[in-house]
Amino acid sequence: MLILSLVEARPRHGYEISKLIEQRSGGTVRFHVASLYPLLYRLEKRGWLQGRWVEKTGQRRRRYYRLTPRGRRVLASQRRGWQIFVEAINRITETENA
Amino acid sequence: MLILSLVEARPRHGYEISKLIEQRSGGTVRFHVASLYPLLYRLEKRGWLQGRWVEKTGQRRRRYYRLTPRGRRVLASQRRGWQIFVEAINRITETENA
DNA sequence: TCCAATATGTGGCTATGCCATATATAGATT
DNA sequence: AATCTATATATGGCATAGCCACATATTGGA
Repeated sequence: MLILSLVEARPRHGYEISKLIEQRSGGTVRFHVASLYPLLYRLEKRGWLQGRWVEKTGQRRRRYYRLTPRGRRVLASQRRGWQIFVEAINRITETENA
Repeated sequence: MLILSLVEARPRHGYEISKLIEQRSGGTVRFHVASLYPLLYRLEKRGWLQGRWVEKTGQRRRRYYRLTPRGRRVLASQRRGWQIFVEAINRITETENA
């Protein structure tokens, strides 16, 4: 859901995604490279992301991932699922004044 | 955090905990026995829970777990961590109107 | 007699994140 | 010239931990 959300508005490359996750979470959530890249491959294999190599002079090659229509539907579903999950966890873990 | 929360107010046994998680989450969150019991042992080993066998006639023996002072502190910390985590995830996954 | 609910328990599989390490380029520092 | 940092992608192997399937035992209802 994190990755799909970040490439929702525009294509991004792996390194950019990992930096965004770290920045926006205030360092709370970190995605290590050894998790990130294999995950990107899985998402692409599932047809949720579409990757494209972009080469520019004076820059290392980057692989930009964009959200596929299928990925967009999955993301919407994941957002709903996340909401339901958080509410469920909160109901379970609420302090009981017993 | 789920388990520690559920034994916060009073001691409960494993089966009761698993049923409570399923009920309170509306079936969203399920803890299978093969996850639950090993987890209870881990929590007891860490000193967060204290288990006690209770035998009553006309009932199968049950192991009731209560929260230790150490477990209480851990639970408070986990609740804070969960809040911070959810906020971080929400910040990352917010829809961008770009 | 059979079935469902209650209650605890485990071997093995699988998914997945992380450690450590690797490769490669560019710019800044020493 | 050499070193360090940031950028950027990549992978082998390890550890954690949940789940499938199965097992054991008791009580009560159909």
